[in-house]
Amino acid sequence: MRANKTPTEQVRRAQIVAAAIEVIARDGVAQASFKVIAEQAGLSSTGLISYHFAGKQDLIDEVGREILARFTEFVLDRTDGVEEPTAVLRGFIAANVDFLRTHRNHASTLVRIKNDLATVDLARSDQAALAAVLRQGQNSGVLRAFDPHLMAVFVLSIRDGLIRQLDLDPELDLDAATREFTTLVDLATRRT
Amino acid sequence: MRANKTPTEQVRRAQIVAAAIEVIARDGVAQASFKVIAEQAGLSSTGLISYHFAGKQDLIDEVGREILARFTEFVLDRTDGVEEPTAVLRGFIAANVDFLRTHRNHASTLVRIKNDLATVDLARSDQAALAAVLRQGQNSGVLRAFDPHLMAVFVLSIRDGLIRQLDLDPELDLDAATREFTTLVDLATRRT
Amino acid sequence: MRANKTPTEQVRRAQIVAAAIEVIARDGVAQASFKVIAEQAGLSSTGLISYHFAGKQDLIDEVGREILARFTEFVLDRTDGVEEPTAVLRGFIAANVDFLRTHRNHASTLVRIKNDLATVDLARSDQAALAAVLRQGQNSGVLRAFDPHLMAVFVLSIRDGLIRQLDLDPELDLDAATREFTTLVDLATRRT
Amino acid sequence: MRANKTPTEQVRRAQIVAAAIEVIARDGVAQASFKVIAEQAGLSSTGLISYHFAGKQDLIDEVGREILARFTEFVLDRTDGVEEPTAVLRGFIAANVDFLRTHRNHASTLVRIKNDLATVDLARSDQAALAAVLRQGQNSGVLRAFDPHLMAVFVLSIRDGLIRQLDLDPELDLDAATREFTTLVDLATRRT
DNA sequence: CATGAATGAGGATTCATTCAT
DNA sequence: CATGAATGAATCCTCATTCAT
Repeated sequence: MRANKTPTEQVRRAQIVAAAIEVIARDGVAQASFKVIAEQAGLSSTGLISYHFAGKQDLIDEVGREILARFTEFVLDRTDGVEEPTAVLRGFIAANVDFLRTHRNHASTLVRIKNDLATVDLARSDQAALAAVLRQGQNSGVLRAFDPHLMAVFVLSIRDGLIRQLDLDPELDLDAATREFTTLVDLATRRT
Repeated sequence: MRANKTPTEQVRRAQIVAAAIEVIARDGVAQASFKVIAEQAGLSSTGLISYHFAGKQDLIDEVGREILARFTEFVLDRTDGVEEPTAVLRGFIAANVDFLRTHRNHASTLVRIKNDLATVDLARSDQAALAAVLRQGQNSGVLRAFDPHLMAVFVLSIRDGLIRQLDLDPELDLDAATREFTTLVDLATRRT
Repeated sequence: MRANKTPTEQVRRAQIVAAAIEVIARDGVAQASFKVIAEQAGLSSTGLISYHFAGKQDLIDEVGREILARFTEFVLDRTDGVEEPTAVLRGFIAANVDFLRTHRNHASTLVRIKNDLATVDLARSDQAALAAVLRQGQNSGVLRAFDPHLMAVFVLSIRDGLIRQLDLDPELDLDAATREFTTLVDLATRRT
Repeated sequence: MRANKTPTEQVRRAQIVAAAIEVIARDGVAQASFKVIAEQAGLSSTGLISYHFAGKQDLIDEVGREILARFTEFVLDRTDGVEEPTAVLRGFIAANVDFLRTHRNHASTLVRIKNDLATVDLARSDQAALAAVLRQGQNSGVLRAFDPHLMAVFVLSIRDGLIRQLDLDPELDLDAATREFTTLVDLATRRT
């Protein structure tokens, strides 16, 4: 509709997105009706959601965009300045697991809506970024030869699987998981 | 209600389950209404689904049970008789990828409903079986020390991630993916 | 359909009617679906009910007929041979309350389906019989002048109200209720 | 949800309740589907009923509450200011019968839904109020000794029976019925 | 912008009934 | 006669969306 969003609009959208993340993490996508999201957000009407979003798909997409933005920002913060490729890789994994720890709802919601995202490109950008890191490691000679994109898919699949496993088993030892995860990627990628 | 199902009942349930698998693989869980499933199955009314299943959850669970049964059977067929642990592992991965190839709808539906299954135990039995294989490899000395259950979670996460990736990118080279997947697991698990 | 019922047919109908009485007394008319009644009767199919009854209304009517027949028979047994009008009246009330005691399900079901009976005449025959007794009492001079039919309606209303009250309050003292009921009718009808 | 209802909400609820009363009085509880009630109320869809009521039971309960409120108000208007217990009693009966006359649908609906009311307490409050009047009459010495609560049950049962009889026989002479009813209660309760 | 009432399509499920075996 | 599978209309209810205020 409108190209530019007013500040109020942005605040409202953010508020609704935050509520949606909570609800989806707690109850699942199927139960995340506008009614429940509005209640979670403390809104008095579901109409307000429809007013600020073009439709349910738009809201879901915004939720995905928001989570991926925070996720990316979080990971970049943790790996910024690191040069050595294997260190970047280890930092990447550690940052990913740390994000689950500190933003469990975001993480849980992300894997739950991945199938429903209209803009698949968002998810792909993740893969592309990691693939670039891997390729760089190969070029610098510390990583062995493999398909960087496929390896990125594998690594991110493990991360997502970890999030799902954490939903099933909240008692999971994340420190141990991080170590095993790091070791696995190290062994699987480094030049022997 | 009844402990034993009549043959007619079994056939109808199987027919409905098959239709549900098609629909979920094609349109997603959210779009898999009784109406669409009934049409896919060529049934005269949605009432027939309710007649044969206690509810939607019951149908979803049966779908999960059916897919996992076929999946397990398929993988066991391919790995039966193999003794050497690393060979079992390679066979396991190859069989898993082959299943995606030959039963893409089953695979796609499985990852889509995993979150919705009431009986999570089904999914867990997968993990337990693979963990047992890994533990055996450790005991026989060919695999290095790691947490077998966590490693099973990782391996199966990659498999599931591959299924999702295949939904996003149907042109994915599965042969190459199998090779990379096998190499990754080999490097990550074998004793150096 | 058929004019004459075979013995088997009669037995089946009676069995279904008995089950319906149990279900309606326990769960109410609204919950008395063919499915529940069939389960209560130990039948394997609701089709059997449809086979033996022209429709749900037919079943309800048969239930009403059956209960009223037993009720009438029960009351007549207890008042047979009594001549003196006030004694008949007292016996009538005592018999009615005794019926509640010994056939609570029948009684409860009767008041629950009264609104739904197609053949209202059944309920009316009750009123007519009691009105006749009252008229006889007036003719013999022991009862005062009043509209016999209205008085019959009143007395039977109290009886039905007692059944409903018993459903609400199972601890109700029926002996005390019988005494109060008898006294009320005595005072209200006898010639001063 | 909300503690206070908006005026619009109150109006709509009242409109739906009024329609439900009409439908139940005309067709019975079993036929009173949301569809029929919505048509009676001139609503565009049954969804509007669900929007304003938590469920069918909520609507039924509101119907009961509404009728009893009007009934109580009506009777209190007619007996207010009367002191002498027997006069109160006569006034109570007259007011009850007058209510049937002027609010036949309300009365008819009330007896039809009495079994279905979730909040039985509503019906009981009626009994308690009448029992209090009777007890007062006993204390002042004009009424004989009897169980006030049981007598209240009896009197209200007659009233309800009268409503049912009026449904069966619309030609019933209500004036005569009032006289007989009043006489009965007078004879049954006064000290001799 | 926000509200909440209204809309109507679509959801799963229950129902009495029919019918082939 | 009995069975149980099938039918399809009808049930209540939820949903995202619209709109007047």
